[in-house]
Amino acid sequence: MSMRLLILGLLMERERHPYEIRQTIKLRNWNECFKLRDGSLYYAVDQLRQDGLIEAAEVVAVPGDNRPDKTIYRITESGREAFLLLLEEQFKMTSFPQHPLFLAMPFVRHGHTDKIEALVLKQLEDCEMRIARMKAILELKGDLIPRGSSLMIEGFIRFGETEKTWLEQLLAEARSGKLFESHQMTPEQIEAYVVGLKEFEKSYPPDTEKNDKDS
Amino acid sequence: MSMRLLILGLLMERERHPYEIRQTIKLRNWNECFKLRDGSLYYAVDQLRQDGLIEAAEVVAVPGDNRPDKTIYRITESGREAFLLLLEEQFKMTSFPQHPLFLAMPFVRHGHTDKIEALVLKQLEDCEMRIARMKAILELKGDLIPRGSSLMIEGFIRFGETEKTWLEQLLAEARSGKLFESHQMTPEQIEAYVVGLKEFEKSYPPDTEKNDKDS
DNA sequence: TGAGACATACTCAAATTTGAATATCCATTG
DNA sequence: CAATGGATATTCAAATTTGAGTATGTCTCA
Repeated sequence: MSMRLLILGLLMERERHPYEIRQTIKLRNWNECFKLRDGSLYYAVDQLRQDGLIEAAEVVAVPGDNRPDKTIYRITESGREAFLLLLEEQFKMTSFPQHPLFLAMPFVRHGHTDKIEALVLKQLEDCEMRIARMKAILELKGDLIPRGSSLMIEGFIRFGETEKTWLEQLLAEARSGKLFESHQMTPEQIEAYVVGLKEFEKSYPPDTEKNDKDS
Repeated sequence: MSMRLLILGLLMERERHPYEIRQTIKLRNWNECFKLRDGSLYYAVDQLRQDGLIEAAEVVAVPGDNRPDKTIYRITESGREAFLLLLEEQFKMTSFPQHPLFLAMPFVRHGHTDKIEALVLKQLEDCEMRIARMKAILELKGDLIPRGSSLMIEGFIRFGETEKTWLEQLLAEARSGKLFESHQMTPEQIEAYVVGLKEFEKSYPPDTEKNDKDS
């Protein structure tokens, strides 16, 4: 999965040991743009080594230090090839918009109105924080990092701002109560709807199914 | 995880058997807004049953049909409580913008320019398709479905449009070559950057870590 | 000076997801 | 009429992720 690309990508720059990869990810604030756990990192490193895509370049043991030895890895020639493939795979992934609240929306009408309203407000505040933080990061290092990286941050900010306006609308409708109106379709409506759907599927065929390898 | 919320949410409406849940998800086009696999569905149903949040209401065997019996499930009282909790959990999830290309951006400079350009173009086309499709869906049933559901689709479209403009910029910079410019920081820049980061962390503290339970 | 927090550097079992496979029935089409 | 493809309805092993735990060193603040 994507952890592999990340590791290989960092090893394209230079040799590193796993914990250093972890640190680099944090230092560059990537952990705020895609989620990554330690466990997956070490697991993926192990897989990559088994697959011969990376190899131990050196094992460093600090004398008088009982902590585990650090194994420094370098990318191999087949690793470089795999990297290019993974990069393309990543570009091929279907990327429809995802937001955890999407999943909640169809059921929100079953929830407690006050609670939901408060939670949406919280989301909105968090969202504003994230935007401010990323704008500061962009300001700080936008010109120093590769263009791809700054484009990533710009994308993050743009999506964040879209999220913000959406959450504002959500909040407004939670407050007005519109969000919680319950709502029953008449059998005729259901009928019309099903017929309409059939027509619709013809003119807007769904995505070609087997799209997203990898996550 | 979120599959649980989805199942409980649908069983809040009425009893269903697993495959019917799957069908409903497709019929309502939810599968285009969040990714879900059959395997996870059956697994989650099993967990929910073990946890006593749902129970078998009826087992239907079609006579003269050797296909597996359908077990129809209903939500239990503790299931309803769990549903409300899960709904709130979902609202508490931190939801930073995610896009598969974010992960690729920092490494895009190592890729083949022509290949990347073609893939970005493909992404853009897919994105436009998705938007058109969702607009058609909204048109078709926007007024017939609960407000939460149509807000979800509206959100999907808005995010899609943001994605579109971002991809357009990406494409332009891939074509101009700006995206691939390589780029070395001077040691002084690195120094300044690290110092700047420290300052920055003080004024914009990162998210409170233990944020997203559940996925 | 000692207690607690934070950083280093992982490890591992358990939970979950994935992808493919299974098996049957029904409809179409050459 | 046989083959092909799709819908029904699930199962399962293997891959992966998660979350918590481990163990040591270092800094800091009272």
